[in-house]
Amino acid sequence: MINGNQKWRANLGREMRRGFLSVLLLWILKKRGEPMYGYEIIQTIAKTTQGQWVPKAGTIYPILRRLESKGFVKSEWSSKSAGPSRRYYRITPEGREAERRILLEWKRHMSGFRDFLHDLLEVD
Amino acid sequence: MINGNQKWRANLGREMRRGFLSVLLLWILKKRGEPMYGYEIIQTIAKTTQGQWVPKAGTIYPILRRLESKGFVKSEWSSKSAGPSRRYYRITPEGREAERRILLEWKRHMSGFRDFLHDLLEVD
DNA sequence: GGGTGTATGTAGCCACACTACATATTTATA
DNA sequence: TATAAATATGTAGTGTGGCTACATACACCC
Repeated sequence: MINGNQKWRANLGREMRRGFLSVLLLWILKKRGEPMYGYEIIQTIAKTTQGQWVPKAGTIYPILRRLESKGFVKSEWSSKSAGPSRRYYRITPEGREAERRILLEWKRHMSGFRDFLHDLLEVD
Repeated sequence: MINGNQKWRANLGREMRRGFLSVLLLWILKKRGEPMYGYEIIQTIAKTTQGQWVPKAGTIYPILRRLESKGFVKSEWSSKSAGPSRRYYRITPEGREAERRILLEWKRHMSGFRDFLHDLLEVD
């Protein structure tokens, strides 16, 4: 039972990141303003959360592919720099529009649960 | 393609609510302080969001069952009131603890993305 | 040659929000 | 007294996406 709870907790944490992560990637690309490659995004999240959250490669790359298949990002190979070649992703106008709409929808749905959202924001 | 985007957008909205909804139910039960039944929870969410979000029965009841199977809520039938009998759910100490830990984990993972979270909070 | 860091990728699993439908009871209305 | 509407709960099946586990390849250092 204790084991079960821990398993569920871990899963719930995962579930809470679902959807959020895709939108967060769009948001990160939008904010950065210039193309980023997958590994760079992983490092960015790791650094931003001070190592609290280090997404796995197997999590990030599929998301980027999905975003691209929807036309929300576009990628380009680049081997200018040293090391393995990188695939740079940049957000498209459709991606910006999608991100905006998704956040709006989420806000609409969550409007009224300000206390709950505050619990999610407040520093411990 | 346009159709595809709209479909995806709808799904992403759904995905963003994933996990959140389960935790939100725990939060609602915690805040209310007394047992609530499924239909009441649906109405509460509808009212709180001013009709912007009216969860379907098929969404809420399975969640409550899952929460109960994990020991986070406990239910009791009651036919005291008029109308069809109701199943009242109340949060357990394990449920409170789980909710607390999940929110903490989420905050840890999201720490550093304050700007993003602010975008999620700000009034339009 | 072996180890580490950089960089990308895929097959398969699992959980959960949602659709679509079914059922039963009570109350209001014609 | 039918019958429609509101109340109340439920379940089978679908789609999706985060994640695990693994594989590949290049550059550099020892």
